[in-house]
Amino acid sequence: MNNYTIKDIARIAGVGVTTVSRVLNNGYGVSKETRAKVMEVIEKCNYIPNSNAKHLKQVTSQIVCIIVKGTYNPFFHDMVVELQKCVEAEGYIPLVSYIDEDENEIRCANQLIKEKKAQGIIFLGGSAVDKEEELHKLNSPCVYATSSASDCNVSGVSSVSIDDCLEARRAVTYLLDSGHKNILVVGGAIYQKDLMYNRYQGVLEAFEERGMHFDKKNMYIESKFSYAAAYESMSSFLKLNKPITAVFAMSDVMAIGIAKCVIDHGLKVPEDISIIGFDGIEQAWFYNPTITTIKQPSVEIAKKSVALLIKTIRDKAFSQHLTVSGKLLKGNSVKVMS
Amino acid sequence: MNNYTIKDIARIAGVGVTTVSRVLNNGYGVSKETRAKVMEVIEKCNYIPNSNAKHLKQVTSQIVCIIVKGTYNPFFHDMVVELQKCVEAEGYIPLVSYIDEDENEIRCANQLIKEKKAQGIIFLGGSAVDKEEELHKLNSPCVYATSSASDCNVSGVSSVSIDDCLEARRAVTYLLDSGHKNILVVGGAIYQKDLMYNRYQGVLEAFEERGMHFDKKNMYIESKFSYAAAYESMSSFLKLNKPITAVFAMSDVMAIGIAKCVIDHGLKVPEDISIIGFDGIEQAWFYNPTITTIKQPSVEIAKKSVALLIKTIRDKAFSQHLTVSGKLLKGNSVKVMS
DNA sequence: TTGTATGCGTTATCAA
DNA sequence: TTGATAACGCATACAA
Repeated sequence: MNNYTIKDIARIAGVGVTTVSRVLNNGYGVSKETRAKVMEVIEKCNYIPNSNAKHLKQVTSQIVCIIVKGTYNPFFHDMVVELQKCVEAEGYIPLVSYIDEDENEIRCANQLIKEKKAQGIIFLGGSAVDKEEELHKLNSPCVYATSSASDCNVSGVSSVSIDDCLEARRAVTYLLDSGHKNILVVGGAIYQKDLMYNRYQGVLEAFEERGMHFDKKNMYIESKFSYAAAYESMSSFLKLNKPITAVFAMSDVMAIGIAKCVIDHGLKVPEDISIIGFDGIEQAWFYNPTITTIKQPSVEIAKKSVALLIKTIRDKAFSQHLTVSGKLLKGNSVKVMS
Repeated sequence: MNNYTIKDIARIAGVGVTTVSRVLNNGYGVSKETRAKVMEVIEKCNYIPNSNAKHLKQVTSQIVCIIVKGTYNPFFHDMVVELQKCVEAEGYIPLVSYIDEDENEIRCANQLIKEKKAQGIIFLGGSAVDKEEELHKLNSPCVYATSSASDCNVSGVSSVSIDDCLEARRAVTYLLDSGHKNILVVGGAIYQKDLMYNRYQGVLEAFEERGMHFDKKNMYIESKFSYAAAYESMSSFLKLNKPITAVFAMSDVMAIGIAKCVIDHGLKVPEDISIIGFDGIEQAWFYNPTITTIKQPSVEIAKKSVALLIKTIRDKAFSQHLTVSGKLLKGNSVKVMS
């Protein structure tokens, strides 16, 4: 394919390289005729500017990066779609980067800021816990979407999230209200101050509120966030023959894996075992039965995240932590006992 | 955060920039002591090379790009995971690029080859039909994974795919063998020589083989590839009250949307309406009931695609088009009548 | 084994 | 409104 450079275009169009650059970047100060002439050559040659050179030299851009941690999370997919829309609506260019679970998102952000001259970062997945120093060094506008950074007191760093503790409590309370007492909880590994930790606290609170005790040893199982892992965890649990009537899964993906496992064991959802999930992804809605879940308001989180980021881009010292409300989405996976 | 350049590192370590460059690129010709000293400074400064500058200057790389067309396709997700593994196993660095449905993948490939000095491209989604000229101009090793490019006679361009016609025929034949006669087919828009076109041909063949006629006008409905779109299409169809006992959906995502729709209408899968899907994604396997489907051998396709690409990188004129076999994965969504 | 100098393709500065 | 030229940070040819 062609390998035209800006110099070639300039030569062919009979103008200077600066003029071509101006045309490309919608810069002003180019006459209509010159612009038309240059555009024609660009089209004809099918010229594509080299973004390496562009970003190497460029000192600013209109780029906002969305860094997604965890290669496959259906909930994040919904979020990415919404975030892109919002970023574009603000006149910025969204740049989505998917990184592995074990990569350092702040390091990645730093690189994108230096190399692409990104004006701000939105983190999806990943946590601001114990990262004050790194974030301080980053010294750039960033927003944690769907996870709270309120404990992280760094200027320029904001967050928009649900109250994980409250929402998990909402889920478990709904099960308790529906007459369930033997409730299994399936979640991820619990680290201090972690998102999973908060959801777990919500479980405890829901029980305590009723003067009941949650038996973590027997009724909490840890699983990875995949259909297959949740299926396996549930399968092992069922072999123990412990009497349960309901499961709270800390993600919808887990909820679906668990539902399938229950069904494969000849039990019925929700007649024998009720299931409530978390996140509110499309797959849960289309599952059979529809999975009752706590919906995170993805559109609202996306809108507010971008709004905060824009504010921070304008005022580097800005910082705000918003909590939005989740919603119990009733499906058909929870049996209400009378 | 730091903004060290290679010059800073060289200065601090008391060596020349070339030496630092050598250390960074695992180049030989650096003494152990010098290397250790340089590495220490790099670590201490947390230095990250600027990839713009790197790629701008670099004339070659070990990068293989995977260009994924269509932002959300669970089947492609499985493929990407496998492809990445294979590329890494060959000692190359996989670089995944997600592009929109309406973007030009060859233009994107061209850019990545120029800017990242990518040695080869794997296309996922997108088609080689009527793109001989563009691919010829691209003049680089590329492989179409999951869609055939056998009609596209360009050296350096290979492909690995199933025989869409044959596999669709396999699906419909299975329905016919199971005693179904009134079969609804749900697929995408059909263009000449397209993947959907081939699957549609398979449908026709399956019917013809039995001396039957497929009534496209009444029994083919077009839908987008999403749960919601398939649900809606099916919902409209059900209102017509046409007698059907089975549905062949040209993707698993569609199959799930259709299944949910059927269930929501108070009908049972497979007792009232049987459903067979296509692709073999995890979600179909975990659905209730498990969706019977035609599984594309993603691991095999990934392995062979990468193998072909490596061959082409070594011999630019190489070109081969492989057809792999799909497999009927029996779930519980098809009723077998006796 | 090591260092110096050049240029990759672009944007930014400055002068015309 | 235009163009010549100097960076941007790095890899590479070549010299030492």
